[in-house]
Amino acid sequence: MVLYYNAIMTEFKVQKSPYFSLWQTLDCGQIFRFKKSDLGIEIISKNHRAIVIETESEYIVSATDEEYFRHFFDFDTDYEQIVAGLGSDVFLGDAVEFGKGIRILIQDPVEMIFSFLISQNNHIPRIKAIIERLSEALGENMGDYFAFPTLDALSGADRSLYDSLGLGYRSDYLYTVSRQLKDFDLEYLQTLCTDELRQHLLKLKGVGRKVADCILLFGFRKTDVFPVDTWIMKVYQTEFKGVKADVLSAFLAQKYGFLAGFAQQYLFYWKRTKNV
DNA sequence: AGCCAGGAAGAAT
DNA sequence: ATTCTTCATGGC
Repeated sequence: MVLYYNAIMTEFKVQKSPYFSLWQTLDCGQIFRFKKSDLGIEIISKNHRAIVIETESEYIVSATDEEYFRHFFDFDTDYEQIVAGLGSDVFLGDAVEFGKGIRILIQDPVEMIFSFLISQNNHIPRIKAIIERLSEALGENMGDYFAFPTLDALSGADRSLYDSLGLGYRSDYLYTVSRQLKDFDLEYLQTLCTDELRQHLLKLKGVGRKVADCILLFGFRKTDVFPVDTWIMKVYQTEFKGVKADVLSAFLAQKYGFLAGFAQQYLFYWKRTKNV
């Protein structure tokens, strides 16, 4: 018999502010492993889990790894300054004000690569379900939850495992990338600039401009990218009629510089929430 | 029944 | 180098 123990959780509190809304942060498309439960809001990242309880004035965070989640929530970045920097933009205006509680989380590169491979041409609820199945199949059993699989576990699984997850044609992408990544030096990749790193990511099967930019932004903290997906295309379809997604992405990244990733999140959240 | 989804690969031009 | 077609799955 195998005995599991529940990981020890330490607790810390975070004051609410106009520049940190947990729900906006979770619901703007950058993370898939979160859910409401009777315990609170459960968030799983890599092999860690946090349970957040919201009160009137603060968030109470119970985490398996306090340092990990303090970093994860990006408390060192001044979002008031980011909001101020983008709020004067005529086009973004309302979206920034609407979503100014959004933060861009610090997440794991490998988890982002596989998560956004799964995301392509897929529905968000299905993406979340598939990631859970992948974690249950290959991730470490942490007692109350399953860690996201390590690269070793991912590259050790055979094709039939991936075929059993309901990935459709993406099964080959995940299987192939799990092998390709064994030749990637993540430490080295961390040192590259955005354009150089994107060139490496584009070698991965199933990774095109949009998925690469999501990996760059959410996994490598490259905020000078502007992922253009179907929602962003809808936003700009009148202003840039006929312009292709990759061209629009390059233009918007150039326009907003290191605020591009934030601008994209405000717009995505605004469009997907209000759908105007 | 047909359309669509946080797109990208491979073929055709 | 650019456009067109196809891709597996499941919810609606």
